Amino acid sequence: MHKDDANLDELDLRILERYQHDTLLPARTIGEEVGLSTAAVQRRLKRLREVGVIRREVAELAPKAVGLPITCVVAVDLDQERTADLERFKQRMQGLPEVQQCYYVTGQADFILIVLVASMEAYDAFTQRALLTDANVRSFTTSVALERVKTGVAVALPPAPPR
Amino acid sequence: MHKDDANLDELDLRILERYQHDTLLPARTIGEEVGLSTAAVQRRLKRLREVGVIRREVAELAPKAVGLPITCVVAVDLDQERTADLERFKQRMQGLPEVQQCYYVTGQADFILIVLVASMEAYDAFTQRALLTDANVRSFTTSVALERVKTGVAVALPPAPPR
DNA sequence: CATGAAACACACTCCCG
DNA sequence: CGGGAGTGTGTTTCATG
Repeated sequence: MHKDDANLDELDLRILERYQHDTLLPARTIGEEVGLSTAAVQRRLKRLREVGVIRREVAELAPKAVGLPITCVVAVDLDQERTADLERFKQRMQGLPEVQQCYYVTGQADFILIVLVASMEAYDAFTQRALLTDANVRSFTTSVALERVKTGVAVALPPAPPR
Repeated sequence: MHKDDANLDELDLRILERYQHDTLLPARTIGEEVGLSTAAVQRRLKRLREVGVIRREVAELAPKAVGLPITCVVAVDLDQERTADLERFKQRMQGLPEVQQCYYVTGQADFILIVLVASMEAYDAFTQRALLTDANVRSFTTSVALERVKTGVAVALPPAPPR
C-alpha cells in the first residue's frame, strides 16, 4: 500500500485540478486546457488511479434529497485507548452506515464523527446502538449541523509544485 | 432552490446506491443489477442530476499523495453571532482552499472545519490568516487527525424504501 | 519513455414503437 | 420503458522524437 507521493508533475496536477471537481468533463476538454492530447490525458488519469492518487470517482448526493436531512458532528471519548480498543472502535465505525466520516484525533476527544441521519429519532437510535451500548465509550458530545456550509472531498492542489 | 425530496422510487435508490460509490460503472452493468435497460438507467441518472439529487460527480484524491498529509478538525467559536457576522464567516470559509468542509453547528462551538494542509507550518499560517486575524473569532481548538478512518461523501441510502 | 494520430471498442443519446 | 441507429467518448495500437 503506497499511497504516498507518487511524483506528480505539473501536468498531472493541472489535470487533477479540473478532473476532481467534475469527472464528467471530457478528457478532450482537459487536454485543450493543459495542452495535451486526449489519449495523454486518459493515460495519466489511468496511471493516477493505479497508483492510488485518485482513490475513486464518486457521486456527491444531496443528503436532504435522499432523506437524510440531519448532519451531526460527534466527538467521542474512549475509556481504554489500547491499540486493540482503538482498532475495534475504528472497525465498528467503518461498518456503520450513518457514519459518513470518522477521524482519529488528538485533543480532548479521541474520535470525530460526521453522522448523517433521517431524523433526531434516528440519531437517538444511532447513539444507542453505536455509542451508549459500547462500554468503552466514556462519553460523547453531539453538535447538530444547522447548515452544511461547505462539503465534499475536493482538495486544494498546490498552485506551483516543484519544478 | 428545490433540493428537497424529489420523490425517488426504489429503482432510483438502487441505482444511486451503486452509482454513488463508482461513477465509472457502466449504466449497462447497473441496469443488469436493478433490472432496467441501459437507456432507462441513464435517463434516471440525468433526471437525478437535474433535480439536484446528484450534486456533482467528483474524484476523491488521496490527500497524502497530493502533498496534503495533515488533516485538522477545528472547532471555531465566534464572538458576534448576528446573521451578518455568520454570513461573512461562511463566505470566508468558502473561499479558503485549506477548508475542505465547514459546518455551522449547535453546541459549544459555532463552526466545525475540516482543514487539509501540507505541514504544521502551513496549518499555523492558515490559523494566522484565517482565524487569528479575524476579530470576530473568539477562540478555536484544533484536533489533529492521526488517522482518517473513514472519509468520503458516500451516503447511506435506506435499505428498503416504501413498497 | 511519453507523446500524438488513427483505428477500434464501448458507452451515452435520441427517437420510435 | 425497451430497443435500435447515430454520436461521442474512452481505449488501444503504432510510429515518432
